[in-house]
Amino acid sequence: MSTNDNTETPDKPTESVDFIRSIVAKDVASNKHGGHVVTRFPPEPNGYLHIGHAKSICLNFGIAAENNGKCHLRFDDTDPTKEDVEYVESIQHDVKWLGFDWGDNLFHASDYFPRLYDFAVELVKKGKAYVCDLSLEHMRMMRGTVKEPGQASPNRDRSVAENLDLFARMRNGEFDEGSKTLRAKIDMAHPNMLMRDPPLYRIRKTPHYRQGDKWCIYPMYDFTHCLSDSLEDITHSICTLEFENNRAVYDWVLDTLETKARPHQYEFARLNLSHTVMSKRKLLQLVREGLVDGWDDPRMPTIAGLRRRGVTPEAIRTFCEQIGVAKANSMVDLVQLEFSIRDDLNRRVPRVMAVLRPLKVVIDNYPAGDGEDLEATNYPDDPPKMGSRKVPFSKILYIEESDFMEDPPKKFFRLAPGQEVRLRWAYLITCTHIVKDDSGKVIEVHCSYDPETRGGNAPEGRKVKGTIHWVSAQHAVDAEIRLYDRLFSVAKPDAEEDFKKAINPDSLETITAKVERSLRDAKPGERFQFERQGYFCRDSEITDRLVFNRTVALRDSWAKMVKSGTT
RNA sequence: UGGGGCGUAGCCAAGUCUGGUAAGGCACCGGUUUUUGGUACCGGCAUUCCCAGGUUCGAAUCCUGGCGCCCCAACCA
Repeated sequence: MSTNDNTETPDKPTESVDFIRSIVAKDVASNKHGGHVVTRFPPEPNGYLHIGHAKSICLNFGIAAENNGKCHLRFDDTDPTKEDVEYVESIQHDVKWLGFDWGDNLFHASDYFPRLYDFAVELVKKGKAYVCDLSLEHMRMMRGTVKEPGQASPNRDRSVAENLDLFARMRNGEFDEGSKTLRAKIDMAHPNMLMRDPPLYRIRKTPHYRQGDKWCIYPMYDFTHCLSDSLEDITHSICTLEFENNRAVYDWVLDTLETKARPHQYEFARLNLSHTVMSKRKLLQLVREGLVDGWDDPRMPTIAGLRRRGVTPEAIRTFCEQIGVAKANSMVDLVQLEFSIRDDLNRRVPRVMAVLRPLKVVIDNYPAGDGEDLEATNYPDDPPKMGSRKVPFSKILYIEESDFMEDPPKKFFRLAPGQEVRLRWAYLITCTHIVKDDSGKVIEVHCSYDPETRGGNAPEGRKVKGTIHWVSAQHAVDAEIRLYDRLFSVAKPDAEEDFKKAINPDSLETITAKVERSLRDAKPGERFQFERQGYFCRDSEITDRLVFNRTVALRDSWAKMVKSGTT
């Protein structure tokens, strides 16, 4: 038997990585692309980023960082009818806020328009692209169906010279919108519909938010994306599953143009989260129809919404790591996100006391007057970490309505007639009697306190099972509290006939609470744990009064017991 | 017999190429600690991998045949 310490390599299980990281690792090991790794996050600036994008951002920037590579931020801005600077600004802000840095690598597909045009001319010269006169409807008719081959365009065999001339004139604005397109010449009978001579350029007499009216023809996704990747020396072009069919076009363009850099596309399953919607169209609808308060409504799955709600970038990043990257369509339960949020906030925010639904408590044997200041620890699990504060105590207090029951079940450890409870950081009190109003509602709870228990310390041998939070009535300040809950009451709003009918009517409840004095100085965006309630964040937009947003509630095993009837 | 993908626990997800006897996380259920019914910690939770055959000493992994779900017929990305 050896007495040596653990110098042998422990038999720890190897960290499993996702299939994309495996491919990247293999490529680095085999020195493909010279051992370099360059990825990119390519949003179209036509909407706000949401947590689904965060998954892609974490993947792309993460892989680059892990391999000493780079990740470009590239705006895929080739449709002037939908894009806007408002979106490019919000996207940059959100990516930065999430904690990622693209350095000098900020690009716009629209900056490649001249080079893309040259590539298109080259394709024409190779006899691999042609100008087509078919209308949108006509082209659709001739494309065939998934089971039947398509028909060739009457213009498919135009001469190179004529195509060159026509394409140049398209660029010069000589033709009407929709009257002509430049199409790849691939195979009208190809089983992959996307390979049936896909349009590469269309005429759009719309100014571009960045290029102004320099162009009246715009390249399409299938032509732009692969070439942009190649131009930027991207090594691994990572996108979502719905682009799997596009990979054939991606490869065709790069191979027939014989570009120097040869990136490859890999697809993973996009994030679906329960109890919310993620499509830009539906999100936009919620905003436009006033069903939510804007893109940054704390109920929205947008990065802006999560931020305003009080979620940290770290929580979003660990969430994205936890859910993994694979190819199976799946739906992640919202509780998984909530876990990541709590797990992060638990370790980093100070605890304070706030009474959401106040019930008056009178300590009959406590002297009237200004009371006294008591010491409260900001972070009980590691007191030195966040220090402590003074909280004022006096004869009249507020406690949570739910912390008192006149006729409690056996396992109710809070306040009840004759029952003793600890006031957090203060004293042990015992309920002596109660006062009701005409309707029979309890409006005042009278208690006696034990002066020997200052600070909440129970004397030797005395067991107090319950500890509740409180605020001093004369010192507490009013605050508006917004209690947010899931936006939809069903797990899959997308599966509903009308997703808007599935909106949770209780997704927002606004109340006025009594919060401890120290919260007067909370800064916009500052986060706290309201003890025994949840994590809250002072609203960053409304600052003329105290408004707190509930980020997420604490786990509540008492509520669980009540619900399951085990009390 | 259009093509391209996917199917492992209530939810994510390793493992599949290179058969050796089902990682991890969330949720859930017990227990310990606790001045938050929070946190932390400990333990439990798939005799079985969509189904049916086959190969093999041995199959989630290989073979054959089914079934189910997703994507593709925008001059969107």
